[in-house]
Amino acid sequence: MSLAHALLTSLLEQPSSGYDLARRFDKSIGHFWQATHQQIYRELGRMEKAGWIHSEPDPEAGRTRKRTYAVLPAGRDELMRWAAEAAPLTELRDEFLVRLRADAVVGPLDMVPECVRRRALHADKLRAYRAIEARDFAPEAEPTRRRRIHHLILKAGIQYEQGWIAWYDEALQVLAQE
Amino acid sequence: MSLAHALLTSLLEQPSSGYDLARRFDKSIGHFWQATHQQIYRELGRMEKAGWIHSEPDPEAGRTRKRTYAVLPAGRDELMRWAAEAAPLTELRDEFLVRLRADAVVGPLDMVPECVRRRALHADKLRAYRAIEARDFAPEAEPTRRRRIHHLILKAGIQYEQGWIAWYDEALQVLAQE
DNA sequence: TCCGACTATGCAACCAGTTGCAGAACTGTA
DNA sequence: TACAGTTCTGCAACTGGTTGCATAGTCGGA
Repeated sequence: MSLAHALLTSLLEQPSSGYDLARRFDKSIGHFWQATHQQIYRELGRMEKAGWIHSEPDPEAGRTRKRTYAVLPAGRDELMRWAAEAAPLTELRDEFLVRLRADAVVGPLDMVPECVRRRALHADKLRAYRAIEARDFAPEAEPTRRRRIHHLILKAGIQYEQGWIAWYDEALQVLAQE
Repeated sequence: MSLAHALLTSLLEQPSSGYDLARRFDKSIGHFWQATHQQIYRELGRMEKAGWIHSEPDPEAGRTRKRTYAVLPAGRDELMRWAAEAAPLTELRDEFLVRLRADAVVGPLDMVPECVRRRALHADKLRAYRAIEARDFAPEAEPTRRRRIHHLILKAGIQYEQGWIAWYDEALQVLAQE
């Protein structure tokens, strides 16, 4: 049940509507825990039933159905309880590696263009992360605890993308030997 | 539908029973695409219905229900078709990072022991991969195309684990600043 | 000969995530 | 004022993965 807890975290950082949450999510926690808006709405409903959050019509919403969600004490407690739990190790799970292994048996199918494409996508992500880093974690800014942790999390993403870029470079070398 | 194709690959490498497949899977493709035996049996059933594979009672099975599965030409064609397709990028999806971000809001909850534990698990995996590398990809062995690709895939795992180990080392440093 | 461990297969229920679609209000513009 | 595009919410159906359990045969040892 990571999504519920990811949403709790995000709502604690700032109470917001489902839609805003979905968009903000994409730009923060979404970098390492993706969710569609459907999932988010469904989960918000469950969380409200569980008494973790509370919603009311957005005061600035006019006649729209927009609602603002905020975390209740029970939700905060639940988040603390959950965060302290041990999490299962995230294992490598990569469809492209399955395809590459298939290529080793039934190929060669020329995986080079796909490697090039994927390397570029990882490079895009890395660039985006670097931009966030430059903007939000400039060395002269005061490093509060929260900032240090957010930076650390961002570095996980940077490390992940860099690893793949390096690997695709090697893959291209290996696949070129033909 | 990666699992079906992962199984086709594995069955092409060697026809086998569901049970053997499940065990072999754990030691090869399972390193980057996990599946339980339930999933494997269900998928084998579907694949047989689709005409991709064919099964018959294992000749050495005696009175057990053991069946051996082998790939049919249609299955091989399907695998080739699929392997050449573009795959969506595998995004970072890590529950621990969600917990860490929760800790930044409601903490500190002392994530150090969990970091230590996770670092050790990654180190275990890395050691296992290194052992496979030393055993199967010794530099003096003749590097066929298939071997080169299998080695490349293994290196993806090595790179992945190394990346996390380095990151957890940094995380421990950051979390110690308190 | 009984028992526990292991091999081998499978059903049923459940949960999380995905896809496709749609309704309703608001905003800008032709 | 009519329309297109965007914001915001949500239902329904489906797929893939997980969990718990059931069954049935084999093998070795107390």
